[in-house]
Amino acid sequence: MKNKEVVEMLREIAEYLTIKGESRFKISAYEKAAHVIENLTQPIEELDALGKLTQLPGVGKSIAEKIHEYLTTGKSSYLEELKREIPREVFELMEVPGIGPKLAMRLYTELGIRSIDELEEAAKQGRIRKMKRMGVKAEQKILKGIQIYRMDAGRVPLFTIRPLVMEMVSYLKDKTGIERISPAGSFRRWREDVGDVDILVATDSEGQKVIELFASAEWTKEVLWRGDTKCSIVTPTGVQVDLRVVPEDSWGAALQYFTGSKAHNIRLREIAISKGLKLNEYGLYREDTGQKIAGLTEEEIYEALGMPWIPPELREDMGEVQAALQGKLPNLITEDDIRGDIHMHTNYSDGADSIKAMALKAKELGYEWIVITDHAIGLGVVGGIDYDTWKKEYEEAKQVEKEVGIRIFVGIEANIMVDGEVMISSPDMDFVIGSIHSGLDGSREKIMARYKKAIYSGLIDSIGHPTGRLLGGIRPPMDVDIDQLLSMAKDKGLFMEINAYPNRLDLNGPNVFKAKNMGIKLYIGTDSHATMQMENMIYGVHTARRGWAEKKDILNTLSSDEMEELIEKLKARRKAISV
DNA sequence: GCCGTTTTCGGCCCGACTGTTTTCAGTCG
Repeated sequence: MKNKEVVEMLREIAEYLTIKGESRFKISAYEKAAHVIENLTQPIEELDALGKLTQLPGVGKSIAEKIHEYLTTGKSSYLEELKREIPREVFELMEVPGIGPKLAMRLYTELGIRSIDELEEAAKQGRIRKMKRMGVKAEQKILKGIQIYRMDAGRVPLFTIRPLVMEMVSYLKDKTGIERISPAGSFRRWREDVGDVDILVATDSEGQKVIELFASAEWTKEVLWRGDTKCSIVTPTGVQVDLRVVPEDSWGAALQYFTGSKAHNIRLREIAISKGLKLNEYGLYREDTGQKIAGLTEEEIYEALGMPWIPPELREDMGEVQAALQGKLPNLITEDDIRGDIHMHTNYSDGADSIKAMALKAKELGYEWIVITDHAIGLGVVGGIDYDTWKKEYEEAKQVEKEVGIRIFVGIEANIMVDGEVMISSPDMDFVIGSIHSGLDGSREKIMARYKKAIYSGLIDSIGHPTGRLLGGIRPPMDVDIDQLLSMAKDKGLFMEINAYPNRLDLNGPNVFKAKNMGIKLYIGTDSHATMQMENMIYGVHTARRGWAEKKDILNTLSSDEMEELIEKLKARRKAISV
């Protein structure tokens, strides 16, 4: 499946066209086509072979030809030509806030600037102010931009910034009494990583006060920009946070607008136009009279556009607008639906806490049951357990079950070894997660061969953290053919894990979406190694929501009796295999 | 470059800010 490569090619073309100063409509045509193919579940090669590329929305004759050429020759002559025409260094200059395609190209050709260091030097020497339509202020703006660029932490995993942002919101609410304060942007959509964070405040009279509080708080390492309605700061970890003050009667429109995504917003505005309306961040207006018909809440905006409110996690232009218009939005799983946690470790292997501590925490969280899955042998460093130790753990769990009054199932997290062997599994065990913990950098063929052998052995019930990735640039995902993996899981009736450990989130939203659409059942596992980590369930729930998962798709919503029934079936299935 | 149940041409999502300008292009979100 070469969808990803094609998407990258189209995006690259769009980037080069931007620098070339091509019509923005032509550029967005490439971006739109890329977006459509990105969300395609079918291999693009199949469509091409059938000559059906132009049936995709946003793909016409010209783009179809370029895709066809790429699929048959492995490259695009159009892109190659663009690359010859425009130097790669220009992209680096565009990384500086305030420098767009036009200026970057001019700096490259008129001053011969090849890097951000050279740009800084030129600005300091006063060479930039000598260019046409540039002045001293523009030069200083560039120097400021370079400073911001160097401070920028880039996209960071959501969990690294979420606690601080929530603290900001509650602090500002407490100090001002304003109710309508909320994060927006990709943060509110629960994207796994975020760039800048936007916080919105609705107030007609206290804007100055809020901005003062925000700018002078402890979390502010530096104020980048401060005005009447906007203030940008950088946190000690280098994340930019923008506070925006909006009029009270525009709260809903502003929240909708700044939550995005951009593609989702464009979709909504197209619908507004088709109804003779106009949507912007201040409200929804009649095109003819200019009369405002909605804006106070997000709900009334969506309603006026003829659809129910769409949860932020879905706003990625993955078909949610059409689903909403047809009344077919999924009824997304919520935290309240969660009745148990699967995948957790105790001090039997590498966890910090006892079975009892974990059980008590589960009870505090309002759960009916938990599935403990300590590491099995075959995992050197963490001291996995063998069958006899597992048996002991099982006995202890039965004791704790009575003491604490919560159903405790005891499974195992079995290693899928480099040769695909499963270490270890038994029909006695309540739930067997198969996970890869070693040889993560193997080739796609090797990884898939391991998965295949493990899945078809009949010894495992699920796949744990299927790609093995760690967010924040710590570890890339294994080279997994996710479609093939899901097909095998579907074939053998395995469950797929949504690992809720906040730097895993694995499966991620898009892959949950794929699994759900294939009819595969999933579960959320916190992979907790201490009681506190059981609170990470929230990350798993929102990852599931980003994949359109409903209550019925997720095992954690089963009652303890239903879970027990399922587990008996799984044990019987494993027993039948091992005889 | 794509698209069409008023259209095969002329539209295409919207608005703010900035700096260098006599009317707007470039950048950003």
